Amino acid sequence: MPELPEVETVRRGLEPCLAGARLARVEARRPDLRFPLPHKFAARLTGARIERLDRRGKYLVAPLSTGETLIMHLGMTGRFQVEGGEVRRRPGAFVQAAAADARHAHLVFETDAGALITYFDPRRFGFMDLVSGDAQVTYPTFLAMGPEPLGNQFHGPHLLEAFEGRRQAVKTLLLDQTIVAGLGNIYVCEALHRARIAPSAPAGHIALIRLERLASAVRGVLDAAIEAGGSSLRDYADASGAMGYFQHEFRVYGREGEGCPTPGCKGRVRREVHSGRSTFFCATCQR
DNA sequence: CCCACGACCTGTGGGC
DNA sequence: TGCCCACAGGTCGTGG
Repeated sequence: MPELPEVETVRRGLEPCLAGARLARVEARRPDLRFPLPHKFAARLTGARIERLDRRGKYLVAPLSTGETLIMHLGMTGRFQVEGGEVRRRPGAFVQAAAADARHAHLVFETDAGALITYFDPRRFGFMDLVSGDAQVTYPTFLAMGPEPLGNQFHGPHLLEAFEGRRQAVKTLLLDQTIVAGLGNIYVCEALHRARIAPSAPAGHIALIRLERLASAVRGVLDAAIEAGGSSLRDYADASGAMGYFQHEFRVYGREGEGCPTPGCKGRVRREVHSGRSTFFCATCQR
């Protein structure tokens, strides 16, 4: 799924055609994604103006002129395709993603400017919600969520406090959205490698100086990934169909057996499966 | 509290 | 070429 950099890339791709636009037509082509769509979903959206397109962790958040807020999560395979309207594409940056399968075109949004935004999600792990008021300060999921990793509330001391007394593997806790928002399997592996911390290290035993390094590594890898337009794995593409290219800059993810990229390190990238999820790391330089 | 695992759902890639 | 299995970015719930 899209982790934070991919969701941010999608947000930036959708913002020009959604923010400030009025939804002239909304079509739900099935009653549910991961969960049932909100009651009268299409009717409540039709005619509303989208005031902004924000992001919180891996969620897209769209406050509406009706006083409600549209909340969207892309799950593992959710993506938007934009056609028509005032879609801007950077010259040379456009690579057509694999043709989207119409069977998985679950939602269609049409703006008053004529942009057609289609939500595809083959696995349907994505979901949408529509709630009253300012979700950023009322939606329970957001209230429980940890700080934005690119914001100024995320730093070594935050991790020290969040990890205090906890013996779970640091990798597990970094995936916990209530500790820090937006990280997923890929960027956790990449950040731990950059910080030279073993994924299995008991979180509560890591010294502050190493947690400072970890926080910096998280910011560094997310910044670089956003700069690259996110990562394109399998069928993921940004809102205009352009492919991100950060996957070519992964240092460990998907690189089992390759030499460790840390300068001077003679180790090899290993892959281990814990709780059904792959962890990629170098046992030589990550301690 | 911790942890492993299964469930949700579909597609794809690799091995044979 | 065809088949089958392992595996995939996330989250949630259960049971030990």
